[in-house]
Amino acid sequence: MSNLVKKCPECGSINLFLNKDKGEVICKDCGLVVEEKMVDFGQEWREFDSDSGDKKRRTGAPMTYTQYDQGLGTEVGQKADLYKLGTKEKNKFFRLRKWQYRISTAIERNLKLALAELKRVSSYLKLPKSVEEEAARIYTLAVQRGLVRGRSMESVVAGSLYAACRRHDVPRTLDELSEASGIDKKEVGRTYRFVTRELGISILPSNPADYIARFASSLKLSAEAQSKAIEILEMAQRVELTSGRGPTGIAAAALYVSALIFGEKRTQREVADVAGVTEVTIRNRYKELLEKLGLEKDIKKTKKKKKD
DNA sequence: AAGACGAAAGTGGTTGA
DNA sequence: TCAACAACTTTCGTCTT
Repeated sequence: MSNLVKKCPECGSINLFLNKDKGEVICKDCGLVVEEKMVDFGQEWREFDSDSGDKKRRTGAPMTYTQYDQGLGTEVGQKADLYKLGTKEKNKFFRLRKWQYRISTAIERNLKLALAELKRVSSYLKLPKSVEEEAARIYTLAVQRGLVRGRSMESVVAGSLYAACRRHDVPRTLDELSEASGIDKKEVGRTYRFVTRELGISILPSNPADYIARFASSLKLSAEAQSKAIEILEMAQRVELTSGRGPTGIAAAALYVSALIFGEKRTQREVADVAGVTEVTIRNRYKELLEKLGLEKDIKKTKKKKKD
């Protein structure tokens, strides 16, 4: 992995921080998201590592849901494999072996197609492997329960991916999922809700803070402004400004305010675009933030400073 | 002229009878 | 199943820089 170390294009620092779950590489000095939505951390790192050969290549879990037969194929039931696995994995293997016999060929074909589509969308969004795996798991469950019937395969794939993103705190907006999958936004939302409900997947509302890093980076805001935005967010949460509102709108407003405070002015339009909300929403949130948190003085301060 | 602000009407989703 | 409701959007006119 050491070959991954790069310099920050913004400040030249090599003090980079890798957040595997979110698939982001962040510069610790200036806060720039050097590389976001990184692709795989598992088997696909050959580009970085070609000379060190085969032994490092296979580092993934012994089983993967992203292959339609869980990567087992004819190997199911070979006892040699089972020795290496814990009880949990063993149980999985036994269950899988059952499927192997029970599953109809129709479902297999469906899965094969769907997982190809899932990989396509996932790589388009540059989602980390862990999310892709989770999505594949969800989709597999959905197929088993017959939840795909009456819905397009693609929309269920999109819904599964969206759910997986939420569970891994690596939020992508419905818009992004919709664009990547070519499925209507409403449809993605609908199947997402349907699938999560039917499978009993707990859905905690996504945290606005999870969006900050990505938005701030697109807006090229400084690290200070970014952490100030998170601060504002925490304050807002304490006074109950956040419940019931769309997380992206809140994140956007927090960024807008902190940009003003640090004299790194961005227009409402710019912020609205990267956050995927309208200016009006930003204005409303922004107004609330100023009222309840008394941030006017901070903004005025920086205005005066500019005059000097 | 561009951006910020606010009002009014419309949309889609949630909720509770 | 339907109506009320809140959040968000769209549109448009006015004010500020």
